[in-house]
Amino acid sequence: MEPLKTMSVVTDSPCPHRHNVNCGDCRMKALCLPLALELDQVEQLDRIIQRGRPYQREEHIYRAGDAFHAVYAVRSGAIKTFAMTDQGVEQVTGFYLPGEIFGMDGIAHTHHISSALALETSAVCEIPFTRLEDLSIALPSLQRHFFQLMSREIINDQRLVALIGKNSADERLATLLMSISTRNAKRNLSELRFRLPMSRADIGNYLGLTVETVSRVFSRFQKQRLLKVDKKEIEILDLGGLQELANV
Amino acid sequence: MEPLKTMSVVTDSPCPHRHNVNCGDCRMKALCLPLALELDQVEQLDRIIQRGRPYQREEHIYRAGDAFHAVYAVRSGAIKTFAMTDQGVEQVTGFYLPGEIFGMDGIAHTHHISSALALETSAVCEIPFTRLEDLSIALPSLQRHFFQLMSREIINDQRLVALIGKNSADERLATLLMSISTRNAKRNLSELRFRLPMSRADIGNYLGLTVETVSRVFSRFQKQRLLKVDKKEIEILDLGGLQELANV
DNA sequence: CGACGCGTTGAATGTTGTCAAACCGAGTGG
DNA sequence: CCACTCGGTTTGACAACATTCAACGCGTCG
Repeated sequence: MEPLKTMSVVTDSPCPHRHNVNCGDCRMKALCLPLALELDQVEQLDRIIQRGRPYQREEHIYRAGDAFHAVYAVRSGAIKTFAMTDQGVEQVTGFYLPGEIFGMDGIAHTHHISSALALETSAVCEIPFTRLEDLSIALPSLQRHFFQLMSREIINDQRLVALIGKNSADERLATLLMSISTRNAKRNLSELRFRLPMSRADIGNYLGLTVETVSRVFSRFQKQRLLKVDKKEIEILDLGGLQELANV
Repeated sequence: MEPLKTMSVVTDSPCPHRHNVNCGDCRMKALCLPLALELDQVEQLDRIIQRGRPYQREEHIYRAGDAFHAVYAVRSGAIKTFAMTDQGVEQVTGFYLPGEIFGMDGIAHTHHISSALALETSAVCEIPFTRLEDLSIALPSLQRHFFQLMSREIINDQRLVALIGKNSADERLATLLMSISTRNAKRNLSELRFRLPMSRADIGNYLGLTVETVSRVFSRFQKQRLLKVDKKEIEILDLGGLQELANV
């Protein structure tokens, strides 16, 4: 009876984007901010978090120039963040999957210097930053965890610099695919079959390549039987081969 | 008499690398961690900071694999941070000048994943991280300031990604030179004449270019009368021209 | 149906990397 | 004092990978 009840709770979950989920129930709690917290502390965190209706594809979470007042956690869907260089060229700075935090680059200023938009229908938790700061003083483990999250963001960016600065187009794309694959695995999704939420242009922009090159590399990977590609649907046929190309 | 005394205090400063300087007297206090703090708070910060003898050229401040226990502030000299990719290739992740904080990528883990070494004789303030965390709880403005510092590091890395991913060798080097120039200006040093503390190889590594390309671009800039280059001594002849090439 | 966005493919071009050689200054030792 | 080496830098010739420009295919939506 008990297991049945649990089952039903899991299976009749009506929609992955529903907004009446608190941190304690969220399927991403093991990856996200609550990770470092005790049960009662999660409740305190939960009280400051704001959850609105889901964002539709192409909808902005924030835009460069908006006043900064929160960081965000992805609950479902996928988010891309990007900045404009002074010459008006877009630079994609990241892709964020459920359980991941974005918007930390806004902390340094009073206004956002980059933008964030939903690549598909996405639910997002808004974490008002001044309240997070206050709570971090009450909960040292939250402070520590947030320092670590920001540090991890720095490490990720540095790895991206190395990837773009030192690796070929093949290696760059293989690394991105491996990244998405392993991040999917952590979310109990298939690491071998998934749908890319972003366009070829976004991928190229992120990796410092042109759309044409991205397209060619996908074709090459297919010829080499590393992948099966159908538009945005990806099937990894040779995980080892891809891993060998990627910078782990 | 009063001005004379002040003069003498400034001029007989025996050595820029001396280690018996507290934050309140440090010439970098307006750029560094104390920036956000009141006078008595600076004293509290000062008490947790450790200052050893200066590091010599090529000496490591920490190595990848060392236990992480502190972040660092440059007091004098210049520091380069770098990581090894799994293939054993060095990746330079940053150059740090007086008043700047480095080592924040270590916060995410118990051990450093990158290394830091002195490019020239350098004095460094060591800030034990657990004590900084404790103090951040007592001094909310310190917590805020440190969050902002980390955010700024993220922004810098993202800008580097954009630079390497989207710009030519000329633009990359021009941007680095402009960065050093403006950072020098903030330290009341000449923005038009300075000595690069790092080798051509370091520059190339950092910018995702080969040594040969870096060298060629320096030559090209000289032919175009943008720079006068004598080994590591740089004189900017056409600041506007350089700025135009750089991504501001 | 035609227009449009997105992705793919081809051919030509070019910037940067690779390989090789030479230079230069500093330091060393005969 | 000079010859020597050594690391860092510069320069040249060539090749390669990615970009650019162009065309085309495909699906969607008006």
